[in-house]
Amino acid sequence: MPQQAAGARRAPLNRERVLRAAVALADRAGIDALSMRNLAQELDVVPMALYKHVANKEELLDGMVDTVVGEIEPPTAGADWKSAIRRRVLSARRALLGHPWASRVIESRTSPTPAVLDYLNSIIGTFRAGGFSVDLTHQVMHALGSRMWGFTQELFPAAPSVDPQAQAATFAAMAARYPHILEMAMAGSHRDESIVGGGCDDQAEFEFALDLLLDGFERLHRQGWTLPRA
Amino acid sequence: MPQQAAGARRAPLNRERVLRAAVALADRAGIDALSMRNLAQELDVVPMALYKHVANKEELLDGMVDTVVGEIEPPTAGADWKSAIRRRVLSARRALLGHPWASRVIESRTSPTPAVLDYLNSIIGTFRAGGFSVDLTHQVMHALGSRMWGFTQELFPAAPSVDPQAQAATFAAMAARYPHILEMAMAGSHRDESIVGGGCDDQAEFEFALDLLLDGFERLHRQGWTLPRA
DNA sequence: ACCTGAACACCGTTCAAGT
DNA sequence: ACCTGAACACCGTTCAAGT
Repeated sequence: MPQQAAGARRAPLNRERVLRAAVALADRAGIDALSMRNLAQELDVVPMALYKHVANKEELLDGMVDTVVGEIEPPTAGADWKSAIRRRVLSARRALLGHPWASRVIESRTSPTPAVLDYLNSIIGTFRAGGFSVDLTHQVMHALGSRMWGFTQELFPAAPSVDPQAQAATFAAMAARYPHILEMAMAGSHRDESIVGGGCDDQAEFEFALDLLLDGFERLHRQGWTLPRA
Repeated sequence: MPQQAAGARRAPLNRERVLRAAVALADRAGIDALSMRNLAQELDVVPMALYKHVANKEELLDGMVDTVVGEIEPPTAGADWKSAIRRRVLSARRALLGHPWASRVIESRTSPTPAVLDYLNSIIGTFRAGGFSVDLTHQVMHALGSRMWGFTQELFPAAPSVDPQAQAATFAAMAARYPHILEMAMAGSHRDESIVGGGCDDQAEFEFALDLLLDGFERLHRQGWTLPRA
């Protein structure tokens, strides 16, 4: 019912209001619930009204990404490259943690948006300012990969939500067939949230991998790494 | 037109034929073109016929993942952990390279399939057999992340396909606003395929990051790494 | 046992029209 | 300038029926 009550004027739509509503809807109901039609309903408007402010759904998603990426803290001046990158990446992580859909959507975009390019440009600039060669910067940017956005792929997909009764049977079956997975899952978490993957200390794990990479970068940089057979 | 020509009996459908056709269709036309309806048409059958062999689209995608993951070489016996993992990951990479949709679909699955669990289990087992503690194995599995499947996230989304004329203008605008990106893109490839991202030597870059990680793992393992404040 | 046809409840998006 | 209504060409999936 996009019809408003007679006389109740609603605020006029604009791009920002559309994007904010889209982010809020995706945050609350998940990215799958974000259809142009649902979003329109949320804004008390007919679906086609959105197309005046956003060319199509792709552009809507791009705008949502820019909204989230815009929340990443600007670079800190006067820090060495390593702590500058570390801070920045952890800030990206905080920005994205509030929007569970964001990592997936960032990866699915087919052309980079301005905010994304700004972020990439400034990360690259930080390595260059730290004395990294262009070639090494290129390599480490790829090595960083999506971790640059502060997230790691889920190792195990979300744990299957089975009822507690079936869980025991699943558990036994898994133990027989996937003993290593079980062992790791058992040791990893003493919060017994799920058989696989649940209960990990994500933040610590993220930082483990991030620091492993940063330390590796530092080592190569100090050793004067160059492109093999350049 | 699912109707077959009179008298021309077609091979009866079965799960494997459905999965093979789905993989072929996604390979050829892209994952977006893989709808139950298109797939049915490909198999010269009415859409609902598929549902006898596959519970729903999710299960179809799971089956496709298993098909690709099943192409990964089995573990090599008698190698040290490092070269065993390296071989395996590069084999995964070869398996996935033939199916451009596979990395995205693997990441999007919400519950792990048997072939995926087998692969995870055997990778974990390789670290354990190499003497890694359960905790360190856990950390390094997360650090490996999606690189375990032989792929890295695209750093830059696919280059926007603009006509050559507009390319020059884009180029100049990018140089002004994103100088670091430009510098890196120029140096990275002397094949001038696109402004950002194109022309990278993906295989070399993948191995750079993989070896950086493996070397880091080895160092921590040798140093007797343990969970901080366990 | 396997396949079909029609229908349901959705999508994104175009076009021509309203105010 | 901004919003609407109806329509188009798609989705995945259910149900009841055919052979």
